[in-house]
Amino acid sequence: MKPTIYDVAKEAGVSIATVSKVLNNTGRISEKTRKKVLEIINRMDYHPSGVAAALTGKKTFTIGVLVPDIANTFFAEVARALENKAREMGYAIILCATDYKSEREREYLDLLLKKQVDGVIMATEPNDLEPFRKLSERQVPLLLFSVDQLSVASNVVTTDNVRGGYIAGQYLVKKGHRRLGMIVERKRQSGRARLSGFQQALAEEGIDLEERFIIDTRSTITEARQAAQHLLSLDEKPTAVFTANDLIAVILINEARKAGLRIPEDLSVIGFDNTIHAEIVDPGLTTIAQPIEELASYAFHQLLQSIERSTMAGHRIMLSPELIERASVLDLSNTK
Amino acid sequence: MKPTIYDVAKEAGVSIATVSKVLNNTGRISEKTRKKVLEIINRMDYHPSGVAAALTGKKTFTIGVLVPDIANTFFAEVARALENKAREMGYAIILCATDYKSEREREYLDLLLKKQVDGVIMATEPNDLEPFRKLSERQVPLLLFSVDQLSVASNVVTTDNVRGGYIAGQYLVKKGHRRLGMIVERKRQSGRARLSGFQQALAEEGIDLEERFIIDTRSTITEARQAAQHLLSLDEKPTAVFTANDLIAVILINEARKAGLRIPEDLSVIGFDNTIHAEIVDPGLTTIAQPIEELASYAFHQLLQSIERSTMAGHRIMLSPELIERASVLDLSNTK
DNA sequence: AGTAGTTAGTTAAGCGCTTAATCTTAAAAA
DNA sequence: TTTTTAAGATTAAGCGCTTAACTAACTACT
Repeated sequence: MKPTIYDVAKEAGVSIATVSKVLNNTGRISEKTRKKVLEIINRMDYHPSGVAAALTGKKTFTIGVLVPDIANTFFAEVARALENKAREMGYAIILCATDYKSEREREYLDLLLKKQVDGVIMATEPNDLEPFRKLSERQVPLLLFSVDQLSVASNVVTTDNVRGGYIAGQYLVKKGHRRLGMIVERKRQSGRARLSGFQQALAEEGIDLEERFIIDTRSTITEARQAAQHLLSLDEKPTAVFTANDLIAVILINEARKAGLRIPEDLSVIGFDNTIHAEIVDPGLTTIAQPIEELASYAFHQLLQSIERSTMAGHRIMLSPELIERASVLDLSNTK
Repeated sequence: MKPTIYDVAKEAGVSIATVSKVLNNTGRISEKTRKKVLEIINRMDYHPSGVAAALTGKKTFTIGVLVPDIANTFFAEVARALENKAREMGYAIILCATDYKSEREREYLDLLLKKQVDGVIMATEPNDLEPFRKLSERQVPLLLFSVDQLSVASNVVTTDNVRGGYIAGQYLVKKGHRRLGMIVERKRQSGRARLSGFQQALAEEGIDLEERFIIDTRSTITEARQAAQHLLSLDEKPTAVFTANDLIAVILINEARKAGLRIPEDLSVIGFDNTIHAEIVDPGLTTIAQPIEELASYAFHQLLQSIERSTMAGHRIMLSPELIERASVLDLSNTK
């Protein structure tokens, strides 16, 4: 049978309180007894029960992470970064994939409530606000990661999508492009923000983003392919296209190549996210990188603060994305 | 404050035992009291504490999943399938990414021990066997997923890699290819198995896989690129190449195209895993699909059995992979 | 020597549940 | 009517820890 704190205490000839204290470095214990207890713990290979500790200590050192889909490269990387940060801080992560279904969201939130997680990080746009109300009623700190929804009272850590779009726009303009297009996920808040930043950058240079060059899509392979084909079928194509994310960019590149276009000579493409797709596609995809590691760091920090103070500050932290230059955008500026 | 079972009991005018019973559908309770209790639970929005239940009930309904890297598409899909299955069965998953480091493996296993998970699924080849000994000492059921290591006593659920290689070989031969190559991860057991199956299929047709066409690599972008370049630099190239996984296949396709080769006309490629890379690359990658969903199902089933019976059967289940035909392999058979 | 302060450790009360043992009542059997 | 039996509910112990309150033994100081 697994040894308990009683076994250790008996073996060491001290009370369980003493053992507990050396375990947690609380209270005062002489170097001598500490040594002895530690040695016995080691010898018995005793591992304190996190469950029991949670029941008394009121903290489970576990946080719930909700993502829409782990198989999506971007969220996989988010999960990885968060998981990494969590481990560093001594927390474990319960991973929940909502599959974009609010029913799952609800299910999972209930599960997390039951498991008594210390906090929740949501990397998915909430459909149904009701479950979140419960969270806040229960004082479970919530942090929105990479999504921004003001209606849910919580801390927010996200990429500055407007800025991301702006950077992309500015870059393309600097490279001499004047006839621009965008494939965008208008359904998502982040998509609209990217579009708006993009337009803003163009507007500053007096360039108009024509409505017919703004193609709305969703982030599935088939829909993206359709969107790409649609864009390529226009008789007067843009010279450069900004896409909602890397996946779409890669699909656009493939479709363009099939249509006989060379990248970037005949069509420049710039993506978003800097996922592995950007790295392996040929030519390498110039893209806007979300600072995932940093986002994860801030997210954790904010969440832990909320947990400790048991109050949600309601801060919103927006980190700036960064341009990663590869080879998918042609420089027209000297040709001009 | 969060309501406890006491609050519910008091409100309903019954004992906490009664509440516990309606919660768990154990013992006998009259329809009337059940109704009443349920109604109160609902009204108070009471959620039983999983922590307390775990302390008494001896089960946490949580299992640990170790993967080397979630950002790797294949493992992301594994994680997703497992997570999905877990949810269906009322379990939560603690996700652990070892990053291929045995130190992390150890760290996580300790964490999982402390968190008292009911079982562990490992989707990573263990380096250091010591931590696993601890698990089995502690009677924590372990299941190896998609890796096969006999030295660790546990159940195993994996893809039949030998068969996968065999299927790939058979297919290429059927398509008329005679000069074959393989880019393989020899360091990994699965890689060696795939190679051996591949060779077996060729041998049956009297075809020899030349040693110089067997390129050893590891699954990182740079190494894969080098391997691809190496293969392409051989003066007499194979007509078809089987790669250790889809990532490598995609990289090979890109490198080949850069070298002026058309796919599949000048070089046929067949991958392994059927990840998203296979789907989005152009031309679509013919590949060997691991039956991830099914693997996850079996894995869970086996693990739950072990948990219930608190004994590890030591079964090994090997599911056959399946060929997914896309467009990256040229049919030479009628040209011949 | 007497009192206060420190230090090291102990006692005991929970935390929120599950469950075996027990009790109560009313219906069925004798 | 008395005895069984079964159904429905309660009591209470205990899961493995944390922590506030307390005690005992020193040390330091007037």
